[in-house]
Amino acid sequence: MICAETKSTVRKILIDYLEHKGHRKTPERFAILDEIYSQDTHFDIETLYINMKNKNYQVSRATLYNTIDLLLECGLVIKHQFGKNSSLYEKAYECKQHDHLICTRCGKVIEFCDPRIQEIINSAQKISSFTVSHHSLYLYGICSDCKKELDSVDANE
Amino acid sequence: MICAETKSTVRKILIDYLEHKGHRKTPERFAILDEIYSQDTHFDIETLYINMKNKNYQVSRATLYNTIDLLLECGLVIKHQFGKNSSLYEKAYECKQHDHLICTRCGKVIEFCDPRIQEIINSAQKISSFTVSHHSLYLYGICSDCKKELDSVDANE
DNA sequence: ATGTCTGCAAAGCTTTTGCACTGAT
DNA sequence: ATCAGTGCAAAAGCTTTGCAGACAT
Repeated sequence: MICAETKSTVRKILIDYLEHKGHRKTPERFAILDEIYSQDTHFDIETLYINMKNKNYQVSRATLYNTIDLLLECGLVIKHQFGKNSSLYEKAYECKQHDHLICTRCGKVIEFCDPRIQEIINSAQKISSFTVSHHSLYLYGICSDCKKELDSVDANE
Repeated sequence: MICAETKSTVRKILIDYLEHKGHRKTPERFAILDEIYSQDTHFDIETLYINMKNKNYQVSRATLYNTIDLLLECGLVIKHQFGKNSSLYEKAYECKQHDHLICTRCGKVIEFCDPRIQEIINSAQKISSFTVSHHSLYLYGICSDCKKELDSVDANE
C-alpha cells in the first residue's frame, strides 16, 4: 500500500511542522497519519474512526478532527466536499495530481488527470495575486451506468 | 439586478420542468426562484430564509430545501461547498461561466473565468463516458491581504 | 511541574423527516 | 375530491466545544 520511504518522509514533514509550530509530537498524531497514508481512497472521519478502532488503536473523534486540521495545514491531507453531507479527505503527499468526476445520481467518483489545469492556475494566480496552494476540480454529471437506467425509465413513461 | 427577460425565461424553464415531471406549480416555488435570481452573490439557505422572511414572504426551511433540489435538477441553480459547514448556492442561468479562488485563511472568494476549462471537460467526458452537466473549479490559497498579515506575524516571531 | 493534548459527552449547526393541514389540479 | 406540497417541530448527522484528566516537554 505505502512504501517505507513515503511513510518516513511524511512523518518527517509532520515532525518539522509540529516543531516549527511548537506543537507536541503525540503518539495519536503519528498513528492517525499512518492510518491515513494506509488508505488508498477518499475517506471520511467516521470511517477513519471505525478503522482505527478495529485496529485497537482508539482515538476520539475530537482528536481526529483536531489532527486532520493540522495535517491540512501542513499539506499532508486534502479535504473535499463532493456534495454529500460529510467531508471526504485524501492523503496528499506523492499522490499523482488528479481531479474528480462525480455522478450526481449515484455518487460514483472517478479520478482523472489533466496537465492543462496548471496553466489555468498560473493565469489565475497572476490576475488575482493569490498564492494558490492546491485546487479541486469537480466535474458533475451522469455516469454511463446511470444514463442507461435513466433512458429505460424514460422509455417506460 | 435582474432584467425582466431573464426573469420570464427562468420562470418558463421552471414551468416546463415542473410540467414535464408532473409537479405542481406552487406560488412558493416561483417566489423562491424570484428571490434567488435577485441575489447577485453566493447565498446559503439560512440567508435565503431570512431574506424572504424580511420581505414578508414566509416559507419554511423544509420548502426551501425541497425547492432548491428541484432548481438544481433543472439546472437553474448551482450548489457549492467551499469548505465551510453549510452549502452555498448560486443562480445558474445567464451567469457568465466562472470559477472560484478561495482564501483558506480569511474565506474571501474571488471569481475568475478561463475558457481552457472547457477543453479539459471535453477530454474528461470522452475518457470517462460521463455526461458532464456542470463543474466547479476551486483554487485554494492565500490572498494578498492575508499574505501581508502572515509576513508581519513571521517577522515578529 | 507545566501547560498542551486527549477523551468523553454535551452542544451547535445544517439538513432531513414525520405528520397534519392546505391548496393546485 | 385528491393527494402532492407546505409548515412546523422533532430528529438525524456531522462537527465543535468545555472540561477533567493524561502526558510530552
